[in-house]
Amino acid sequence: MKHLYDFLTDKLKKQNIRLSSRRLKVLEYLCQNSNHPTVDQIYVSIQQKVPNLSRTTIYNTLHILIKAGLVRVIAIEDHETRYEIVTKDHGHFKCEKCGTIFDFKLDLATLVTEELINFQITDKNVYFKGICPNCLATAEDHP
Amino acid sequence: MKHLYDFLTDKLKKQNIRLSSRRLKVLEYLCQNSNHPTVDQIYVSIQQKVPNLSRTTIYNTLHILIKAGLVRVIAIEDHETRYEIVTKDHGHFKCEKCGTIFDFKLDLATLVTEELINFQITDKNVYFKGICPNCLATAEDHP
DNA sequence: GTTCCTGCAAAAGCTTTGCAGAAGA
DNA sequence: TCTTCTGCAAAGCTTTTGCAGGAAC
Repeated sequence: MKHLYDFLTDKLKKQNIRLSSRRLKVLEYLCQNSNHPTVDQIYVSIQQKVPNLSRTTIYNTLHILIKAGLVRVIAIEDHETRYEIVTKDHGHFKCEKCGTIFDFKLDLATLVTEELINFQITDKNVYFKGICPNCLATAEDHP
Repeated sequence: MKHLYDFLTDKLKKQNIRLSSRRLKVLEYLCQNSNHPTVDQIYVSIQQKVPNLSRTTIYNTLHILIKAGLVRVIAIEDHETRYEIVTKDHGHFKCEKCGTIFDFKLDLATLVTEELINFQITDKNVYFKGICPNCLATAEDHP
């Protein structure tokens, strides 16, 4: 985790983005928690250590990190914006029972179609929904 | 278009969902406009013919149609919920310049991964973003 | 007569905006 | 010092909720 965090702060420095304490906290949270958090989850966690933290700061920071190419939005569900550190190709699976979002490997380069040959594609997202193994097992126990 | 509309109203009848005038208008709009509309676009269009229409009714109707399996949500962008009639496998491409959403053919059945072998997958979404050919051409004219 | 729709108004969430004071370079 | 961040309060949007009147069956 240490490596990723350092790599990211370097990236910010190169873009002349100030490494303020709040921004580093947000970055740290995202590096340590691969749970695709909402703004509120980030806020609640950091707010425990930084008493008079504002949600506005979380929003600001996320927007800056997105613009800098370090963070991406997961819009798997309407009205539930989530965020994650930009990493290599993967898809997202959301369990509709427990709400957990799982990553799964996926080679997005193979996802091509002749129809889009004249389009400039900058971003690819794959979202699946269903029931995860844990919830499936629970459903069997209590049918 | 006539065939799709009839097929859908039949589906509602079979589920004992009343075919009220507002619901039929929403269904008609979605069948005739494959532009992946927002709630507001649907509202504004129908409201021209039905003066004291309420946004609440559009929301209610869409929720009913989603539950009945006739309509699906497109959550390609956070805070911009869009809707479409459920049709065969396809992906969505959103142009970040003009905002248009394009459909493209895609065989979702081939989108599988060993990692999810124990998951029950009920829904697959593929969202691309970038610039559409029209906007690319315009950018060349005015660089 | 009973059930279900519809529209209105209000409330609830989430996100953005404007600004003054604080912190960082 | 000068620039940029931060937190607060308020505003803006979208969506949901509660309810009374009305339409459909």
